[in-house]
Amino acid sequence: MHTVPDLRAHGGADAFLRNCASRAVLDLLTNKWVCLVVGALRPGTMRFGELRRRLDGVTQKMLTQTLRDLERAGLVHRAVYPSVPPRVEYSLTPLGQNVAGLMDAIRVWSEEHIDDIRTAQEAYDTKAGEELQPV
Amino acid sequence: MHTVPDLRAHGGADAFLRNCASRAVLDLLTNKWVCLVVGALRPGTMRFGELRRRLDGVTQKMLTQTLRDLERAGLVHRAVYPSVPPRVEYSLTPLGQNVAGLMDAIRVWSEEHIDDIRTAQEAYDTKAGEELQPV
DNA sequence: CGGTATCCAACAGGATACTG
DNA sequence: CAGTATCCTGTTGGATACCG
Repeated sequence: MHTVPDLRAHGGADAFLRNCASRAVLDLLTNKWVCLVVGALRPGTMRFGELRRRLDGVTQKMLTQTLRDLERAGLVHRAVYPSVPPRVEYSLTPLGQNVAGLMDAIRVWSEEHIDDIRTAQEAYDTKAGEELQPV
Repeated sequence: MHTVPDLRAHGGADAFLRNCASRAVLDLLTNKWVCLVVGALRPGTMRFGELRRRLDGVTQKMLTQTLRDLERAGLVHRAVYPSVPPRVEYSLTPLGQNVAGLMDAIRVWSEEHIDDIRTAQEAYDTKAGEELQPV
């Protein structure tokens, strides 16, 4: 009763705390494939095969798993049309659209700052090697 | 010559492509601990021990590794004061501050949408169980 | 086409012990 | 205090095969 654990602006949620539910949400969002799937769906509905081709390097398993996680979290809607061959379309829910701006921003930031990062990494690696042989 | 691979606003970088360097940057940023470390450092400099206490549940190993990755990428500055006992202070570089708003936004979004996510997940799990026993 | 199931290698990441 | 080193386990994630 003596230590109310640091209530915040929103209902007491704090992702810095290990057992706070928001930590799990953060864990869901901070994922490469989640970011790319949401980014890909932002312009509109896509089929499974379209997504697989768009997300270069994704395996069927990872794409399925990512889409299930997002569907379960209510960020993505899955529509099945029982035609032959089967047709499955994925789209963002309102909640998914709500976070899509953020996901897109991260991807765009990554694309825009490649050179900054690479330059810094090369400098770091060079310096690490040099201080072993000062002369 | 017929298919220039979709140049974008910035210099042709496209995180949807497997071998694009921006994919690696995206991989660095989409990480729970990265998000929390950058968020923790946003208000100002912190010592290693302070960070460890702030990021509830982080192990020494993961925190060290995360800080090294961020330092190497040029997002975090590491200052060592050779006193006894040693004092090491971490702070955001300008580049780190540049991305910190984004990282913070993700964490805050996670904290603000816990209920939406949990409600959706419970509905999903309930529905999955029901369709095995319709009657 | 859009999955599911299975196997397996690799790596992430936790616990512990030790060091300048 | 701020690490590094080592060990070990669990999960990630790739490859492959099969199904409705």
